[in-house]
Amino acid sequence: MLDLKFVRTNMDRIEQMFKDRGYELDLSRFRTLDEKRRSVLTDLEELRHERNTVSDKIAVMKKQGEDASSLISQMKTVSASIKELETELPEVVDELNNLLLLIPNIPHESVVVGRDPDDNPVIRTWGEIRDFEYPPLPHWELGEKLNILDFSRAAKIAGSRFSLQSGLGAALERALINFMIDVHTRYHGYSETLPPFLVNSESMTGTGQLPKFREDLFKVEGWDLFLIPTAEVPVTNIHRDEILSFDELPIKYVSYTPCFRSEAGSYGKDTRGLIRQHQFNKVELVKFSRPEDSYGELEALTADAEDILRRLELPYRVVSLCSGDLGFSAAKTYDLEVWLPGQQLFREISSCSNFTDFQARRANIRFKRKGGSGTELVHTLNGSGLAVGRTLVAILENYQQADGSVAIPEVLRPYVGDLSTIRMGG
RNA sequence: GGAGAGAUGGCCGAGUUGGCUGAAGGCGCUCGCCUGCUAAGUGAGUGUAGGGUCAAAAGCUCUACCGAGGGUUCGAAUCCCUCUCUCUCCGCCA
Repeated sequence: MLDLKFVRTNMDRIEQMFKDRGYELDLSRFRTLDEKRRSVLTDLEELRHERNTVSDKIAVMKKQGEDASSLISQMKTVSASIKELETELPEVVDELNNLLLLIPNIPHESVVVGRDPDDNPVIRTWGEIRDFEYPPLPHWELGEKLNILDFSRAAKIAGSRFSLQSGLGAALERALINFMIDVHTRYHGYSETLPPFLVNSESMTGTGQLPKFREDLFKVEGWDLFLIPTAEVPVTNIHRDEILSFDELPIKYVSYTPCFRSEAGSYGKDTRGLIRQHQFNKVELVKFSRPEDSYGELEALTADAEDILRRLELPYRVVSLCSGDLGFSAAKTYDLEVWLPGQQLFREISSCSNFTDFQARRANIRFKRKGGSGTELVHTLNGSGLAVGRTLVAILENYQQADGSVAIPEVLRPYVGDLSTIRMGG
């Protein structure tokens, strides 16, 4: 959510931003509501002021035994008017707020204006793309041959877009989770946290999933609870409605959670394999930063995510999302895309974003400067470090060998009993 | 699921025969004084948000906020209703 005053005084900039993002929203109602709000508020406050002063007078008169009945009857009409305005004001405020919640974040000046992913500039590329002396297999074929992925049984149990991993397929997933958390806690200074996997609608609103993206979420029937689509939601909401101290910033969390997404509107996309699932595992990095440091923290956070790929020796590139591809709440996003030889393409494996004060305003996460008066909004950031399922995909496809086996990356071996290879029949 | 207790400022904790209580007192914190250092002492200050005034900031001023929402009343932290959360005991359970 943007600041009301900012929107009021920067309508042109907002309109331009809509164009850059390819976003449609009619702001004509905004002005009307904004003015209405202030006029109602002013009237209301004047009436309340009158009520307060006269009520005090009544109290004094009664104490002195004087007759206050004329004042009291006079105040009855004032009270009635107050009540009227008190029902009107929230209606105006709610509508204004709902409008405000539909305005996306302002992209950072470094974000390239563009339409779609094709316009995303590549920032850097790392690692050697391996030459195969045979056509490399996609991970779903490797996984089924090795008996570690079973998509047909997953469909029986839950339906499409679910997976069943067994043996080393399950163990490697677990190894990756532990490996990632270990690297981020030991070498990058993050604190581990294990949050609820279901959250209420207030939390979903705080990070921006609601009200606009309800159809992407799984909701628990009969409860005000949603399955989290990312750890970003519960972890960012850890500090909802809190005032943090200047000294403790930045706060850095790493959190493993499963993620649940309805993938509405993605019918026919990535139907095979582990790429697009209703449920997947992710290790997430979340930061609460001082405003002046947040873009530096974004670079650091991206580097922290990249470090996992480097340690796993998986080739990847970093792209900066253009205005048209940028998420609703983000001011700037780097995507990490890992090379998948089985499909001959770079595939998103992490998305690292600076939300500036956009989420913090919604979620009411503030801090206090040392000598300063008043509070300021923190900046929030997050990024996958990494999507675990997709990392497994990348390992299977990049580490596959001519005989159908898959080598296990050096750094993961301690996590799987020092095994070096996944072979047929275990 | 049954029975009971509670929710006040950064924290603890008064205030419930409705009326200068935005809220006593204590702790903490900030600035100053004092003190070889520390501790102690001492003076002042210390919530958030939204209006108005102002070019803006400061300042001044108004309004709201004592878990949330509603009601009674000229007037509610105080009375009534609903909800949420926390705690204790019993039951159940990984």
